[in-house]
Amino acid sequence: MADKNDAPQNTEITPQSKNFSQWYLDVVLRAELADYTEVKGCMAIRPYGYAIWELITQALDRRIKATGHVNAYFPLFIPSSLLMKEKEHVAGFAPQVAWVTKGGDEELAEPLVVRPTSEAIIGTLYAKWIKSWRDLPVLINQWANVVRWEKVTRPFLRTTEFLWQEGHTAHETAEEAQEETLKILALYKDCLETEMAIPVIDGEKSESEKFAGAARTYSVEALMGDGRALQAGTSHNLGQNFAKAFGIQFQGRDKALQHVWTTSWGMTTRLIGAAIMVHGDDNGLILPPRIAPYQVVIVPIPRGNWQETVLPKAREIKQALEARGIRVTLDDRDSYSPGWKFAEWELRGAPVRIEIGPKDIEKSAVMVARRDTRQKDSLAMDGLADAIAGRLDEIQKALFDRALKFRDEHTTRVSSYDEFKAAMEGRPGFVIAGWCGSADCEARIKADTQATLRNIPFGGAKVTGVCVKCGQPSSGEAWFAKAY
RNA sequence: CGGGGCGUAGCGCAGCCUGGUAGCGCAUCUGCUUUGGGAGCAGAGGGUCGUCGGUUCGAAUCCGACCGCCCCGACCA
Repeated sequence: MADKNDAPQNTEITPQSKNFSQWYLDVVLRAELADYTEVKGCMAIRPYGYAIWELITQALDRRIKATGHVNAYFPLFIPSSLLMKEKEHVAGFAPQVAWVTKGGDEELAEPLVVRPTSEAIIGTLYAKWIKSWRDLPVLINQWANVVRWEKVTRPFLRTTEFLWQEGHTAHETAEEAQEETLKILALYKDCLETEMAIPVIDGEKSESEKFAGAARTYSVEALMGDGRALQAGTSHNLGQNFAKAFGIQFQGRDKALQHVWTTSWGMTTRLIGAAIMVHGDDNGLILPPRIAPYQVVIVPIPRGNWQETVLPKAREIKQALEARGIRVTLDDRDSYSPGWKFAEWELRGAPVRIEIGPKDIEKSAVMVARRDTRQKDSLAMDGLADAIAGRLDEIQKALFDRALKFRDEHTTRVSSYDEFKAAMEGRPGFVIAGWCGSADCEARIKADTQATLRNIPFGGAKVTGVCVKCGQPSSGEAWFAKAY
């Protein structure tokens, strides 16, 4: 492989080091992932961005179904009285709901809210559907849009309307519900790491960060390229809170009438933002092959009568790669120069680019460039599909390894509050510290450093230490970071 | 919601101070020549200057209000 990288830098995109937020927006808009609309916080997801979402949803949906869940659909509107039934739930979501108060010209007798999440409406139906322990478990997932009225919005990361899946399950016992909650969290972790090449920390949320109405909330947390953390997925054990609020009862094996135990869990279009910020560089997007709409882009080099010589060969390669199950596009537009296409497809994050011109055809080879390293080398036409497939796997792995290395290099374990503050002021990232479990210490840390408690990882050290803030004994370690 | 910045062609900007024919680059369209890292020449199209109001003979320009977007902070997936 060529070891010099003299490809020029893209000049249309703000460098990450200059302004990471602007870099992110430049990439989203210029790579045509999304666009702003007339309504604040409501973005249009453009075909290229939506293709990424479709690949993510397919990977996730496959896993959700493989664990015995089925898909269904519930309404967009929820009577306001239903949302009110769970006290903590409504308190948590009230500031964020959009209201519908009129139908045509007529004032509605009871205002409707646009779902910010569907626990209320689904809980109401589960109360109708569940009578006996034989009806359990109920394992339903929904793919839907939801609306949360946000003050500050950013494409993909925080939008007023967003797309997600929300799983809602009901179980006979507390143990089963807990098992389900953790099973889904593991499923999320696998999906993020395997499909999106994003390493995540899985763990439990603190009391103050948990979902409104949940008994326990778990999350998977990822570290973005600017050193800030992003919650990539959450799984909630709702205990019997919603079952009691919505009257979801069943008659048990012991003949006694009792409340079910429920869970809910979700991942959103925010994942696209995560992929951008974990993998991208100053030349634009870098897509992990498994979620890349086009894993390979073929750029023919127009020379002489290239339409008769180069183009047929390029089409042949495209077919061979497709037959091998690779998503590939042939950029045969005559109105753009090869150099322009190179820059364009790097900006759009295509993992592999194949260049083919007269010189390659003479040698019965092609030039192959990979997006992550921007290195080019010549590969023989013979056995190309297998070689490309292998290279895509390499890239998928290299992206994960690079992200993991970055996270490790930006994670600091501290033993004193001064160290904590110093770590937060310096290079941002995760800070691991002992924590006593009090919301007060958590709040003070946030006030002092802007860092929030991301979660208490399962894999964390269980050693008995002391709280980094108050010095009281701590039973384990928590991960903190400035977060999106 | 607080602090700061910006709204002029699809995008990036100049013009505003000192009121008087709305400009530049990129992109787009046509034609020809090109094409191995964002091609060249020639021609063309495209803007109620964010919105509303005020001052004025006359407002992109001066004044006021509002709206939107971005950045930095408090709440959230």
